Amino acid sequence: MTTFKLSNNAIGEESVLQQKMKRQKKSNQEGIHKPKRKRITPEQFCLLTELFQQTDTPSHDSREVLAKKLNMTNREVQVWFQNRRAKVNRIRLQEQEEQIMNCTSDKKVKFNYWSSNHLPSYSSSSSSSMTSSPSLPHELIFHPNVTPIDILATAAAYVQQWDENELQRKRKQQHIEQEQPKKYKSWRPWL
Amino acid sequence: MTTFKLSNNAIGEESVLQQKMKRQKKSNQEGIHKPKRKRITPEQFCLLTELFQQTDTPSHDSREVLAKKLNMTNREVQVWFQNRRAKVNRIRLQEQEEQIMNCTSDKKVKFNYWSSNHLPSYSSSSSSSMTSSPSLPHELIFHPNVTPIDILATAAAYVQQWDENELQRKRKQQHIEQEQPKKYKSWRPWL
DNA sequence: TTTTAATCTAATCTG
DNA sequence: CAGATTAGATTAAT
Repeated sequence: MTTFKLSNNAIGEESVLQQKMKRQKKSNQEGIHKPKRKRITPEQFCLLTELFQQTDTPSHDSREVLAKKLNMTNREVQVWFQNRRAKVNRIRLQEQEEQIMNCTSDKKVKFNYWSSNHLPSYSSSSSSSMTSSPSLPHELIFHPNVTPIDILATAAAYVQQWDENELQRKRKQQHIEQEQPKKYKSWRPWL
Repeated sequence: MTTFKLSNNAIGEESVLQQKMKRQKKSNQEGIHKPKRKRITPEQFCLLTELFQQTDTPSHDSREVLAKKLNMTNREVQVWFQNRRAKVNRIRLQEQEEQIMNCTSDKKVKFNYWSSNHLPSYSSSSSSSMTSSPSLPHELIFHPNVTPIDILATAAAYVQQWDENELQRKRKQQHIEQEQPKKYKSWRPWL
């Protein structure tokens, strides 16, 4: 906060210290496990989201099954669903407000996470698109029924194709320059 | 921060006010565009990461090409690469520290974002796995050369399969119960 | 549901 | 550009 320099001085150092304590606890201290705030993995997110599509309030048993599958506690799954419902409601309310705001004129196209030009406009949930064509769609007509499966499949197809193109390009280059060092190559590229 | 209640009182309110101001500016005020802190989209992340695999310090021209493709400014791409390099170095140093810490005994298996049981153990970058088999691999042998393409493709395949299974299960159920309300169905499922 | 606070990261600053 | 820092946004947990 730029407005309160005092707090920056007083608290900034404190928080830095705390961070360092956290790091050290994480790495070396005895088994006082306090790994506060676990973050869910993409896999967990994937399945949780899928279930959320079907029901925003899964039964205790449903949660139990998923929890076991994802190596989470039932409670964690429950909390995740609570937070997700809250988020959905929050965003929905916000959008309603915005719609009221610019209902008269000002029909701006809303920004959309997937609105750029690398996703297809198909809307059915499963199959297709991975096995069909090696050519990439480049125009997206946004459709609210596009599911995470579509998103993931398309992203995978795109990146895969992109990767192959790059590979071919690089093969051609390798005839010219024989070696390149390439730092970080293959070192946790997904981070 | 729990340790400095004073700062919480003094600054917390301030920041809350600021947040509200931001919200309002976003929606209704005149074109004083201050949408600070754009977040990159998954697409952008995908391509940026791909390029990062090849080189962590792309040339100005490389950045320019990618920036145009991703609808970003050259500067934004540059900053992204700077921050990514910093992150990579940060994590690398941290891991080195941890290795030093528990080098003697204590050979704990390190937690790994993708270590759960839904990813295959193949390591080549492109092709395969999407087109080959409808059966899902359930054991992951972590390999540092597994690329984002692998991750994405596998995730897509998994979720897709999972979705189809659920669909079949639901079809069977529908013979029993004819209708279910299902709130949130198809409403921004990817959020 | 609302709030708290931990985490992540876009952006800025310094050398 | 690297490294440190700031501050905006998200979200696990209460």
